[in-house]
Amino acid sequence: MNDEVAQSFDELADLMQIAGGDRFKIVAYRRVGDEVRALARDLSTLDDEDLLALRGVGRATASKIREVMKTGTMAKLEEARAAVPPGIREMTALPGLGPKTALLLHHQLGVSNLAELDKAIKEQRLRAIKGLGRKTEENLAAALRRFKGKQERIPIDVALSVAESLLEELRGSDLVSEVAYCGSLRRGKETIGDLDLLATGPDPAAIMGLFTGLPGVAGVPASGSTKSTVRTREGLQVDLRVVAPDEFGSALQYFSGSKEHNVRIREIAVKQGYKLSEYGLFRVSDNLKVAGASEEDVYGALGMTTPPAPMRENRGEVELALKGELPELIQLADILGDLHSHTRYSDGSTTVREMAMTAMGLGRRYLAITDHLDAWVKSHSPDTILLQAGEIAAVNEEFGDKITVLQGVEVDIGPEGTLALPDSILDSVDLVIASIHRRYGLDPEAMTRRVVKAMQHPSVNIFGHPTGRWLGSREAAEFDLTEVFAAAKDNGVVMEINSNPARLDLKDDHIRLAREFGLKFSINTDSHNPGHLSRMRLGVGMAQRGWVTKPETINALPLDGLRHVLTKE
DNA sequence: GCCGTTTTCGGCCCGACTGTTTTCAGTCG
Repeated sequence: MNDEVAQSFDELADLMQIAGGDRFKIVAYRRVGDEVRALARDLSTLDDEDLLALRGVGRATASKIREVMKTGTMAKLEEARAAVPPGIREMTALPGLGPKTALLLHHQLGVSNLAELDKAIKEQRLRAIKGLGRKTEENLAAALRRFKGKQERIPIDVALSVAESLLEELRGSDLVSEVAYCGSLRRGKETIGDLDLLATGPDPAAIMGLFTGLPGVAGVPASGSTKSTVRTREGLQVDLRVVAPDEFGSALQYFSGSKEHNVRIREIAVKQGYKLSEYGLFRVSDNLKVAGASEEDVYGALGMTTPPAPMRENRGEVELALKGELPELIQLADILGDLHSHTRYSDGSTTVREMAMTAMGLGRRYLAITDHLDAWVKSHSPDTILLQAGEIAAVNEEFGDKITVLQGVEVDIGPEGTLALPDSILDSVDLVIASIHRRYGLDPEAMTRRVVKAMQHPSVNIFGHPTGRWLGSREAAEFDLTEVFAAAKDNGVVMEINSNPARLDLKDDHIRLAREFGLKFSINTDSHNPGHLSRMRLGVGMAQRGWVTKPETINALPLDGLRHVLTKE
């Protein structure tokens, strides 16, 4: 429902922009779309008062939201649709082609969708239009070719590795004194569109030359004296900006926050008599620069504490920063153990001992082995659990002073909400993760009943990868999150934040809703081989996006404290 | 269309790059 409403407002804004509507109304509608999309609760659970409390939602918008929920559309949107030929909007999805040009093409050439645009380009009809030219035609042709290929966002782990190797190459040069990645990657989003890099050094032009000439660069769509865009061989777009050293902080601020966060911060600056840009914070009265070298200086001069990058989405962090009440987010260094991993006993690749040694090397003080010991992965004899217990005991004997291996299971939640292992086994292990692995497609009510029932089982400690989403291939399962979170609270069940880059589940908005219910979290890697154990930082990043603190994280507890939580007393 | 420690009316963020122009509009982030 929320998505449907958000999309209606997005479309309304797009269509009004094409038709040349009031630009402030357009901005207002876009904000509503963003706000609704970020909402963790379903709109249908909100009364009028809740609705009006949403930022950017007034009387007129509230009634439009109700209209969409009731009828699936709104009169204003239908009006806009009638005014703009279908297909024009899809044209503006093409990078480099905005509403003005789309409309121009429509009026001049009768082009009203991407297919017709393609034809017009091939016939070289664009270059004849006043205001366009040969180059524009070529650029749009290239954009169209790329558009037909892939336009997917890159998973965060892939983007991180590309970014880190680029940073390494740039750092290796004398030309570069400082370089960092920012943008959605720094904010820890699960997928990244473009990579944003920021550098400083004595000779900006030379840095640009270095950057556009890096071996992994396949093309250079734009290159100026302080800003360049390249396309890597993998098809990833990378932007690099170069600023002076005393601008690095304001530039980092500028390129790290989401657009919404930055607009908010700049509005606050204006109200206080300042102007904020990537070059610094300036007092309007005399153009005096008051901050710029560090992010803390910039936020500090505005009377704010500095929100950690993953919080900078304009989801309420600005208000907290103004009051100096930002939460202290969980950090990777706070994590003492990992509570979800697999070995050869099920679908993992290696032994308990090897997993323990790698975890130890990463500084973990405990590791739970949570194999699927039910029949759906492999068939097991009843004493498999004892065999594994023996192996774990031996590893603990060997490494016990450095790391403690716990024995757990990841048990499948059947369609009816029953667990796929007998109570005798569930009782005998240190911890139980209950997860759904099949039959995601039940209707929401059945799904909710299924999950609630599983959480009522007294042995269940953690709800594993709760929504079951698989980025790029499977949507989150539909169930009533508020009901499930309430049941988790009643039954002492902890929510997993799964670090697998294809899952990152729970996700940020759901985490924030879970926190409202007072739930605790376990940030786990769900490792199937030793290499997976270092994914923890991805899960921590998602936790930070959900504003999770250390006291809310059970695997930041020392072993004693953790054991106490696992006994559910 | 929303919103208020300068406002209930009059504002609403900022700058780089490109292409096509002779000073700027369009697009993007």
